[in-house]
Amino acid sequence: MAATKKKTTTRQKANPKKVGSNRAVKAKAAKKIVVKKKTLPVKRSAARKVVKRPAGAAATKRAAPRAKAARAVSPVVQDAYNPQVIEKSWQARWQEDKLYRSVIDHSRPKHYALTMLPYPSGDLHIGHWFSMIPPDTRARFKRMQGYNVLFPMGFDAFGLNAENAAIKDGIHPMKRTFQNIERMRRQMRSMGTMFDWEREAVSADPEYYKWTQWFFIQLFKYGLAYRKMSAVDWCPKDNTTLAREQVIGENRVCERCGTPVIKKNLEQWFFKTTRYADELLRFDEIDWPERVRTLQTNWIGRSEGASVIFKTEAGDDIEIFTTRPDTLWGATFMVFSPEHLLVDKITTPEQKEAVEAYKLQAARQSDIEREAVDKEKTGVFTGGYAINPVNQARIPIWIADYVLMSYGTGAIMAVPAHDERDFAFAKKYDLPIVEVIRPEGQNEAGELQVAYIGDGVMVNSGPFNGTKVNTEKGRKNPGISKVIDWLAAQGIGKEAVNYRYRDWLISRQRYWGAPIPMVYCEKHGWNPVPDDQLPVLLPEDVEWKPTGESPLKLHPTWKDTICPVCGGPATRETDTMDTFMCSSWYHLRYLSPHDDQAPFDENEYNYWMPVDTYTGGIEHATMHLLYTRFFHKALRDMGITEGNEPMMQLRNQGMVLAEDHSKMSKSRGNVVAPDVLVNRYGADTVRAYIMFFARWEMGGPWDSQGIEGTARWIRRVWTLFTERTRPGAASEQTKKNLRRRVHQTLRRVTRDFETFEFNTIISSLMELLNEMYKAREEGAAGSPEWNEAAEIYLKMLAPVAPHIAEELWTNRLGKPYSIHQQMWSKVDEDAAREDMIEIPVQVNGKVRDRVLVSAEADEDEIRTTALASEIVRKYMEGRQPQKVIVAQRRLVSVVV
RNA sequence: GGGGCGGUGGCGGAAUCGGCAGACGCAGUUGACUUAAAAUCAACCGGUGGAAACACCUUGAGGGUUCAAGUCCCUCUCGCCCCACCA
Repeated sequence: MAATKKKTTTRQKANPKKVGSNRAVKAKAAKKIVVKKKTLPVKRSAARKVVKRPAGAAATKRAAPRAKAARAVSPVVQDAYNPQVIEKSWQARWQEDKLYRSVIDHSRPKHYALTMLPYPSGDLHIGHWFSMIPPDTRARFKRMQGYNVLFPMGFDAFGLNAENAAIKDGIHPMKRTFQNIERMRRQMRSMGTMFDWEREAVSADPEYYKWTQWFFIQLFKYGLAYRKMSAVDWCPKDNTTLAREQVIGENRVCERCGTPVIKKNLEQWFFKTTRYADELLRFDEIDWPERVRTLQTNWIGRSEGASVIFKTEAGDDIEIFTTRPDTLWGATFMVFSPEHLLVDKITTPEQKEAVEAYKLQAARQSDIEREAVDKEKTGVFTGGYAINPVNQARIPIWIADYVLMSYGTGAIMAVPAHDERDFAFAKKYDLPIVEVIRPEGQNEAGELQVAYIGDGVMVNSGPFNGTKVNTEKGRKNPGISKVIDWLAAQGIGKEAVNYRYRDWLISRQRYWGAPIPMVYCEKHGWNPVPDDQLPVLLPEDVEWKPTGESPLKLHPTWKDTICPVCGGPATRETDTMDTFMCSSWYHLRYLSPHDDQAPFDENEYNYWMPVDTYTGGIEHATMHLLYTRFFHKALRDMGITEGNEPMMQLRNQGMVLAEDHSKMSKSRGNVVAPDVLVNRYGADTVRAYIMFFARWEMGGPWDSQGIEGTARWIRRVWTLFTERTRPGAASEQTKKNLRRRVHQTLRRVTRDFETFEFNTIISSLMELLNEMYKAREEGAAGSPEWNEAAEIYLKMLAPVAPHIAEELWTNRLGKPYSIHQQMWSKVDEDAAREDMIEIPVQVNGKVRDRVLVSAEADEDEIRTTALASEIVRKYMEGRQPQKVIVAQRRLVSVVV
């Protein structure tokens, strides 16, 4: 009884081909594990015996233990569940066998499952697991359904964090980033995902960013990349732009010298995303969450109206956009944004001092401060006047910070009678208010107390007096429509659509990004770096000085180059690209990450694209998810990609919160470290708990105690499949019930995988396990029904807990390796059908009894049975039923 | 100010087509096993009343539709998220 018995948990590698690599050697070492047997309780000991590997499993065989490995593992009860051993060994085996390699296979339907790639911050946290594991289980499920699945992973490796850290401690961002990536890769491998690492792409790798640069050049050649002036934060003492992070405190001072930061117009590179604004508003081809569609729609912020040209007294055009051209006759003044280009020209000498002071003050405020709703409006008169083109009225021009340079044209016509903001401004500065829309039926208006926004009839509006207008925008409003036609006929305005959406600012005055591959020559202006000179490599010999300047600018020689047109001296662009540029096309790089002839291989594209399922956080709704759609559409128009959308289905996971419902963050010290959990429980348990503890699409607070339940379940799975029980003589009913539960569960689990409802997959599997324990108690073990149940159970478990499922399938049940190459079982609907159903019976809306009827019973039969119930009759108190409703064989409702 | 999501036991959550509310788990209580603990196993576990049978109440609040509402409609309320002087 107490005899020590040795065994290995897995096989020895039969094929020595790959033994040369470090990984293979390490994996082999991990495989040689001896498990000792200790005294066992009498009852169970008889049952425990290792199931021998069938002769047919050629790739594996039992191996003699080695002394070293025997010492490495403390003696444990034989066959106790030991995830640390089986997980490492199966991971090594799968890797050696290239089990998760995805190659084009036209005989199978493809499924491209993509999950947002992480930034290599250092350590994998529980949020990464939450975003990666459920999609991994689903990708595995799809694969078992017969799809050829591509499920790649990579790193969004450029970015500010590594550079800021470098300024602090001098460690080169490249070194830090690639070290972090190596660590995260190791951590990711412990998760047991089916990532195809041969397709890994790292955006900071020159073989990757060569193509990011190439795409920039294509966009430039196609006219979608351009330079323009843009207001950025600027430190006047250090003469440098500052990143948002470098501007600190409410006073907005430079983090280094404490000087107040101002806005300054600088030339920057932009992408013309706005050209696609209308198309980006269409979602009819894609299955994306309503929430994301709404966020994108609001972000793009389309509004219809008119563009009208006012004139300064000196004759300069002032273009404005308005959604209310019907109120043009009520424009009594104009307001410019303080940054408007005409401000200096129109300002009179008497007003110059006040205007300059106001501009300085406005420049120091953040957008957020400037846009605060309840802030009282301020402004300054410029001394200049404009001519209203509809009635030639001479109206004063003010500047005020409530007019934003970044929206519309940076200048508005102010109609105080019909706009709340203009009204407040006019009241404060005693400017005239002229009513031009009057509620219908009202003859004489007194002094307006508030701006009037509703329906009405145009008054004081020259040729349009008496025209009815409502509150509809654009052409849908007949009044506005007429005015627009008239403006166009007069040549002073036209119909116009304006967007909140702005062109994408690409330039970053930073080192750790893909250099913008452009060259400036005095004679020939801006030209792209020729293709054969790509990539424009980041120089490694740079210094980390806390100057706020990009090391690329400070590098003595890097920026010196020759003009691609004339061969004369020229200068490189020293700005790098926004990292969202890198992530706009990473799904394409996965197709052929090492291709040095093209950004992606055409055959791979034709087979795998578009992405079938995209998963990630909703925080990217108006950034990455919009950029990547723009990018795809632009490439489509250039003939590089096909189809209108890159990602057909999108699903967003929620956020994992700390146990006290607060956000997890390093500074709070409440981050859950998955490595510790994996060491303690094994990856399979952590995977299952990740799926179980909250609704995936909602997220929720972490509960460190809750994982015990999932751990218990996994151990019970292990016990059920490793304990040998005498075949019993279960009744036909027991066996039939077992089959029914198995197929009902299979139906449910299949559906839940399809619909991303991962938590109920686990609860269904827990329930079925409980049923199987009961059935075994009743003697079902060893029957064909039992064997079918075991097989289907492990297959359903396989996507969730791939290691234990493989161990039990291959090594314990002796079924053909690998469970991950098995086909998903089909639901036997006949088996899943109930033969007797219990139907609750309500009397006057309250459930009073439950009656048992045959599943084939028709309505009459159910009704008769229900009314025959003693209890039901008692509650009817002798009255005749007014109405008896038999609802879908699910319930009987008696009304008396 | 606008838009969105949500509120179900002590906790996470289930109820997928308007049809038995509280599946599955955590925590808790009791018992078995143990020198003991852990692990495991068995039972209980929304509230009120009751010895019990059982009755009544219960899905943020109020109202409505319906034989029947967590689910549909209206009003309100609380929490979270996004946008926000958008001309």
